[in-house]
Amino acid sequence: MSHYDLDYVSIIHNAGHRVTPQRLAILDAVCEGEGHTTLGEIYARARVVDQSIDRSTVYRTLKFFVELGLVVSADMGDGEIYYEIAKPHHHLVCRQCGKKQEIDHAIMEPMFDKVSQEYDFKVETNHLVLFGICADCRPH
Amino acid sequence: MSHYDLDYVSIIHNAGHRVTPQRLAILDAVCEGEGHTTLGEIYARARVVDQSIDRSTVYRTLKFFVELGLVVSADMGDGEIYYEIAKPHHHLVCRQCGKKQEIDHAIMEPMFDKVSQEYDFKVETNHLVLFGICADCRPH
DNA sequence: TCGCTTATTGCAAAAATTAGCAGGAACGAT
DNA sequence: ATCGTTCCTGCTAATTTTTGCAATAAGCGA
Repeated sequence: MSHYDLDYVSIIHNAGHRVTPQRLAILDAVCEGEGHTTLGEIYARARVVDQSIDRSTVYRTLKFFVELGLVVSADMGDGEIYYEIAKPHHHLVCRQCGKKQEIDHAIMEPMFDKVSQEYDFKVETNHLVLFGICADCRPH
Repeated sequence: MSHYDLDYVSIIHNAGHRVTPQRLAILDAVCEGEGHTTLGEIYARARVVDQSIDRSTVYRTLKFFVELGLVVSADMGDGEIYYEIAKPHHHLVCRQCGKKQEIDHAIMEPMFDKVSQEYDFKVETNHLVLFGICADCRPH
C-alpha cells in the first residue's frame, strides 16, 4: 500500500494544505509499516527516499496527519507510540503476554449507537485499544 | 478525596512495593485533581507537601501507578496527558469544541461481553476516550 | 509560464522526558 | 528497637520531542 492507492493527495489538498514531497514520503513510510510502526521506523524509511528530511519534520507531519484523520496513533502500553493509516478497526492487547490482535469495527457500532441515544453524542472514534487477558493467558 | 479514603497503602504494599512519602504525596496530588490533572499540576501540588521532591520522581511514580492500575492516563487529544485516580468510567471528547463529558461504565459492558464471546478475550480496560461531535456542535 | 503569497521545511536551540548511579530509607527479620 | 537487604529517591547527564525562525518551495492568479 502506498499513497497512490487512495487519493490522499486530494484529501490533503482539499483540506487546504500543501502537498509536499516530505509529506508524501512520510505517508508512504506509514503505509509501508503494514500495521503499526513507530516514529523511528517512519523516519528511517522516509530518509531512504529523501536523505535530507529532518526528524522535526517527521514529528510535525505525523501530528498533522493525525489531526487530519489520515493516520491514527495509539499507545499500546509498551512505551512506544504506534502510527497507522486510518481505517476503522480496533485492537485487543493482552496485559499478560502483550499479544496484539486486530478486531472489527462492527462490534463497536451498537455501543456507539447507545452513546448517541443516551448522551446525544455522535462518536467518530475509529481506533480503540482494549486491554485485557487473552485466552492463552487465562487459567482454564 | 485523599489516599486515606481507599486503602491504597495496602494495595501498594500487597503488590510488593514500598510505601514512601513521595508516593503518597503524588497519589494525593492526583486525587486533588478532582477529575483529570496534568503532570505539571501534580508536580506542583506534590511540591507543596514535600519541597524536595524531584520531577523525575513524579514521572517515575506516575508510570508506576498506571502500571499498578491505581491511576489511569489519557490522551484527550489536546496535547496534554491527563491523569486520574482509577475507577471505571469513560469520556466523550468533542472534536469541535473540545468539551469533555464523563460517561458511565455500564454502557460498555454489552460490547465487552461480545468481544469476550467472539474473540475469547476478557477486556479489562476501564477508561476509554471516544471522540466525536457533541449535540451543541452538530447542525440541527 | 512566471511571479507572489504564505505554508512548510531544515536547522539550531529550548524544553520535556528518560536513564544511570550512589546515597538514603522502607520494612522484614532478629 | 536495631540491623541488613534492597528498593526508591534525588541528582546529573543523555535522549527525545518541541519550538522559533529564516530560507525555500507549493500553488494560486495573471
